Amino acid sequence: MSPNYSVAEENYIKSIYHLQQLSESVSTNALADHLKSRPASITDMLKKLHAKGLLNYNPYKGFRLSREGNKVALLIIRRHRLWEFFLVDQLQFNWEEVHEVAEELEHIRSKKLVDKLDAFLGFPKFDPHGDPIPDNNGKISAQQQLPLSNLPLNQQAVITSVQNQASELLSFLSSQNIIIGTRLEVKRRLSFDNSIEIKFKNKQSLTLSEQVANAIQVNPL
Amino acid sequence: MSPNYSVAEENYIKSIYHLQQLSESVSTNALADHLKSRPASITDMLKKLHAKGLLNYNPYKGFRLSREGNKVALLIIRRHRLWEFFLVDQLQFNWEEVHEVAEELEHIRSKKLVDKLDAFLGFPKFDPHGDPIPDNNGKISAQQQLPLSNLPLNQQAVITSVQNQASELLSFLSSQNIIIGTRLEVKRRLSFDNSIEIKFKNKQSLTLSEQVANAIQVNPL
DNA sequence: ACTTATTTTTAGGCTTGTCTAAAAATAAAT
DNA sequence: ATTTATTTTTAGACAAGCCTAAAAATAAGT
Repeated sequence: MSPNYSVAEENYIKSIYHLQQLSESVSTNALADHLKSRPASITDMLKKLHAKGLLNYNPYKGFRLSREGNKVALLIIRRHRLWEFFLVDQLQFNWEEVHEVAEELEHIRSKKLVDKLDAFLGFPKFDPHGDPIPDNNGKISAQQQLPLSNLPLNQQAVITSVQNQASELLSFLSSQNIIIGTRLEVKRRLSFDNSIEIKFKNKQSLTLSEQVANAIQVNPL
Repeated sequence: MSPNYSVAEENYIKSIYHLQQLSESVSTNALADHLKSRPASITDMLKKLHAKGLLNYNPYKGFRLSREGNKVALLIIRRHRLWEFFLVDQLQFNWEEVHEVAEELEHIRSKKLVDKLDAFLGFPKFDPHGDPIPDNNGKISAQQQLPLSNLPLNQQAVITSVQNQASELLSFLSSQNIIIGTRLEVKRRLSFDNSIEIKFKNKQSLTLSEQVANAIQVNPL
């Protein structure tokens, strides 16, 4: 049984995970910045996480998560992203608003809760920001996501997210039934302004500007 | 703006609320028992809650929540019961399992989250245990709930909960479509065994034993 | 009423997670 | 290569929330 970690520990683990995506090794100062705390506090916690085997840590030389640390991080991220999906998809939150609340919900560790939530939501693969949701083993699906503007012609795809958070765009898109889960394909690409013509499963079609097509992330089927 | 309280403070407030339903004034020992902690710890926290105006407290004489303390308690209980409803109604948890998880979810204070959850669930008035859910002002609806066994003949009512948690009973009931929200009325009461004959809106009818009718809580319409 | 038992509070200590200030290690600069 | 600047760690302190042990207040028993 993997032990339970405190909320503070989980936040450190998650931050380290994100920072180590950007560089080989994470520094004390970078983590202090990210967590809005002081370097001395970071060192304290690093020692604890290292003692618990979650961290590869050489004093003064930087650190990364161990294999176990990574596993823990991915389960936290799984919870975070599933809750974000829930908030947007079921509770009608806007994309900008969900992060803060998901930061709290992610610390509820009940595996049963998370797996049932996952099933309830239909096993979503991407959160509303388009970031992939790890499965219950912490694996991230290899499946790629790309902007609608790059989708090959006549390739069926499903909308996984919209990057741009401007509520004007959001309400426009939802008025056209362009929401997470919508299936469509690109029928034409107009070279003079890079606008695209899309077609829904129900045969309806619509033209979108390059900017809008860039903001919409899709998942080829 | 009412301040935010720590998880520990919220748990104290909630426990005091429940204990003061049972007796005029709450004692240090009773609360220590309820929270599975020691009397000395209780006294410490009582001083804090009293300083924050949440408690009417006379040292050595017992305590109760102040008006403000009561308001806070009811909002915590609202969150707890809404999440319980969500877990059972949406995520298919069994009634026995939900309490523990709801104990964690109840501490997420976002008002927006709670009110949206409430709307999403259809503004339920009772949680799966049959306890009333306070509204967003902390008011508990006066509406009465009673066991199906006591429902007057030909009185329309809606099922709000099932008290008995035996899973055999639960699966029997759900196989007969007797779930939270089901509408029915009692057509006949058989005096020799106190069994009752119920009728659904769709005219189907069914006979239930006294024990089963006792376990089903309903809300007259 | 006065002793005994119970309850509650105080006193002091421990852990977690934070902080500031100072010391030590590493990196940069002349 | 040696001084200077930066980064990281150590040392010591503090708040929240818990604990045990002892003291004080209240309640019960004769």
